[in-house]
Amino acid sequence: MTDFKKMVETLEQTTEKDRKLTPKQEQILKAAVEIFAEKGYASSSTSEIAAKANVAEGTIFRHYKTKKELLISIVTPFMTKFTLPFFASHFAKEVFEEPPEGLESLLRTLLKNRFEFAKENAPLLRIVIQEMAFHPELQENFQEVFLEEIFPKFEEALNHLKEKGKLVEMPNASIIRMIISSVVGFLVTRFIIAPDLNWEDEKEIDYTIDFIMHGLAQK
Amino acid sequence: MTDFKKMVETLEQTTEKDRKLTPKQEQILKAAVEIFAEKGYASSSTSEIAAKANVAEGTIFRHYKTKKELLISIVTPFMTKFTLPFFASHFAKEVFEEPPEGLESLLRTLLKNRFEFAKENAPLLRIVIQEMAFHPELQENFQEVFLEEIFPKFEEALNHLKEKGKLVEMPNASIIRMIISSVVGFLVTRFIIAPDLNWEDEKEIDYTIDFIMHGLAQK
DNA sequence: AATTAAAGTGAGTAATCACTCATTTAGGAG
DNA sequence: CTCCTAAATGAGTGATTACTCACTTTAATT
Repeated sequence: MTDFKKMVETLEQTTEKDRKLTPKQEQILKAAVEIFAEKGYASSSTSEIAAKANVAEGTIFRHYKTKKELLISIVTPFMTKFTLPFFASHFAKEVFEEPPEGLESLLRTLLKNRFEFAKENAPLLRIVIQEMAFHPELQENFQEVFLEEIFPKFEEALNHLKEKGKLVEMPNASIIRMIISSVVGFLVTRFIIAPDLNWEDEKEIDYTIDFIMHGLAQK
Repeated sequence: MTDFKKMVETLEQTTEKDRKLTPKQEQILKAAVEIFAEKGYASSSTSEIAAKANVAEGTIFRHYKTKKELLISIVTPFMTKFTLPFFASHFAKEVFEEPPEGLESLLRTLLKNRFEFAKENAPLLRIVIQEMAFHPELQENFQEVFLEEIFPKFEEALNHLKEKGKLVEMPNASIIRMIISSVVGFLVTRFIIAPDLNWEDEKEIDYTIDFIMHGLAQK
């Protein structure tokens, strides 16, 4: 039971310069997200999207020149929003101001944060993961966001923690890989592989953070 | 630079009861693996596969009734082979016979093992990960293998380690999720997301194992 | 009410798709 | 060589595809 209305609103807000979307355009986005998530981009037909959106097929191509442009205008705002916490200037504040257990509070904030976001946008998460491999445009967008924002911010925090002797001796890239593997592994298992299990989310989040913290603690 | 010849041999060995493949059939499998991995199943055409295999399109359908049957006959032997270590009766031997650091040696064996296998079969790994989401047949096969073999074997080993007081108090399912997230996160990063980086494989394997071990150690 | 531009329509199109089948080729047994 | 069967072929087929375009509807402004 996903709240597609919320997701579409999310997309709207991010369309550059708050350009208004017509009602039909909203219907198209909603339908496209559902169908792309379920069958994958390549196996989704514009005719099916139009039918589900209660719209003529031509209407889709009024607003999006190609099917791929429709995909991109769905995925890239989501990717940007998903990485938004890293853009926030106060991102690594906890680490610097609260040295004793800075990494833990950082991780907790981040994970709870992104967990809620993934929960509200599970189909979009699915689309990103499924389609990333096939669309160079998406890969470029991801690389940009990751290499220029996420990685440097992460590294800054890690270096600070290392100076304090709080962290294992391990290359930053490896540490970041461990953290992201654990977090993404959780989100993917939770929302894509086994969303129907009876998850105790609070506990699983705690376990995940404990695992990461002990895995990275100075010995 | 992937050794497709080796991969095709792997597939051959696993086709039930070592039924012989004709040379053309080998060419078809090789071409299909390459193209499926690159463009994804849905965007791959049988005509393109036939062309790359230097074979008439009809020849494909002599051997495989449908395009999907071709996919399945490529993927399922790989999945079976990938999980083979868990079938081996001596799998968890280290844990029981060598209690002090049983988990570590188990992990090391397993990871090095699967690392080499993934290295030799990177395109197949790619296909599995990419297509799993869209094909219920593959999901069923995976569930079967995972729930009936991997998970129980894992659990048996974990319970034993818990009795010895070597492990955190955490549900087995969560522990297994952490381990698999870390291992798969590594393999996917190494062979799919960033295969062209200058990887120091031995070191990364050690880091990964250290991370898991400390993350799961009794506090 | 008249005007106008944007939004919406749906029949039409060329390309491509997975798959079929009548026919030909290849290769081993006698 | 003669059979014979399995392997291989490739032109053909109907269905589906993303996308176009001449046209109609809508809605805001004068």
